[in-house]
Amino acid sequence: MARQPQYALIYESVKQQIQNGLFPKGSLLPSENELSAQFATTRMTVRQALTELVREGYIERRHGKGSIVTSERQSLGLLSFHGFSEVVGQANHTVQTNLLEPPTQTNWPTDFFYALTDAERSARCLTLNRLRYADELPVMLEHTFLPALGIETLFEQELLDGSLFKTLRTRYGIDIRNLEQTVRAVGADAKQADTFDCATGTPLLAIERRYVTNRPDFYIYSKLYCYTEQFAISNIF
Amino acid sequence: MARQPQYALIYESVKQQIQNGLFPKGSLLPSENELSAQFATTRMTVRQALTELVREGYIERRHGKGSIVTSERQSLGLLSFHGFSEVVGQANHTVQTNLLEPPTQTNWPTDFFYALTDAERSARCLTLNRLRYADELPVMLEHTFLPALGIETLFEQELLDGSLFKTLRTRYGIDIRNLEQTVRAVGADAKQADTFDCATGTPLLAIERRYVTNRPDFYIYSKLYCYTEQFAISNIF
DNA sequence: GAGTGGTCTAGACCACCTG
DNA sequence: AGGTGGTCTAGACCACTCG
Repeated sequence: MARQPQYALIYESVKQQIQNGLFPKGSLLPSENELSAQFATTRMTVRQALTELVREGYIERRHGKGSIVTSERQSLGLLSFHGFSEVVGQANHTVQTNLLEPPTQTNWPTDFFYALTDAERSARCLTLNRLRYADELPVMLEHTFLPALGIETLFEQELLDGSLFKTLRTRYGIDIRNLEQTVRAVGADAKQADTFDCATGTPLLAIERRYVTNRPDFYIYSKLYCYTEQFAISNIF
Repeated sequence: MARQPQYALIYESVKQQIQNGLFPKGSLLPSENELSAQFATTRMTVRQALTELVREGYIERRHGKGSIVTSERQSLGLLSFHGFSEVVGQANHTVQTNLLEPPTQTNWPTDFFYALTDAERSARCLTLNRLRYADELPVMLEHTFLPALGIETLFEQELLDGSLFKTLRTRYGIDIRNLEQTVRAVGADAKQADTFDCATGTPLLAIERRYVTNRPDFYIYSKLYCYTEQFAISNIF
């Protein structure tokens, strides 16, 4: 289900090669013409993939020169992050995600952060509460909400590779197309302070997201709290 | 200087029409074929402009249907924002920017947040300290740093429309291509608390940015502090 | 001068949505 | 069935960089 377009394959392929160190930071990618030949396609298609890599901060393009690898960022969910120690260097961090509780089907919170459509409101709400770690330190609390519309069986099997988005794409053909988000700074409440092992009132990054998918009127909602004392969030996407 | 490519003109034109209410929220944009005809160009060029509008959160595209206007966002520098009251509605806010002090030429701060190249470090540093208001409330403190490389006369005249980026484009042909940023939550220090009229330690959004320009090795740096009690930041770009 | 990315053209076929 | 956006082709000319 959900055949991937060619530019997405090129994007994934080049991204992998960057992350695996085949194209280290500072090096040049093959030229657009070379990539077109390699993937047996045209420059426009290759450019679609490269444009996405620029947007995500992996490469920088130089007119007349080439595409320069600028970072081998790591991803934390759909966020990338880095430690403060490595403003220059590129340490490798371990990333881990734990489920705080089994995924459940509940009703929508009454004071939900986004205005829902009637269809969404009348459906049940699948929720996923996860805690993400960087270098064994808890850094991100993620509450995800999905309307139980056409994905009722989502939690009957394990998530593929622990990834919600990969599961949605593979099993239901749902692709993430875009996201809208709102960002604020808030003080940690007692429970969050306990989770991150910090004082109550410690500043946290609070992000509310709505993911737009290829399925009309099907959105995914997420509320994130990030503890940014040790790790900052990069290029929010 | 710095002729604008056609897709940028289309982007600006459509954006203006959205912001002026010609295409209200929820309405459909003219189809890609119509826009191609209007601007006497091809669909690919129109799509380049529309893709940017999607990325900035103005429109959403629906396969087989059209491009739907999703918001008429307002901009706060290069950020957009909205108040909490209007999760649904689209109030219009007044936006204003004040210079905190005359622009100056100084040395780079010793503990600068980004690793500078030798060329940058050896140049003087142009700084701009601004405070932005939404509905008369101070919401964003912005410290901008530019290497005095080829733009030594930048501050000898007033900024065009008070906009740094517009001035750079018009007078020096410098265009912003991309940006890298790091986001954290911090507690307000005494001076910031005074600026925003809040308690010391109030959570603030702290953003460090590096703008990539069309001029090789010429970057612009910015450090932002956002008071998000009343206004949140949307779709950070 | 050769190669690169930036922009643009004029088509094509497809999947999707609506009447 | 006709229109829409999604993807892709096979070129083109330009401005830029580098040797």
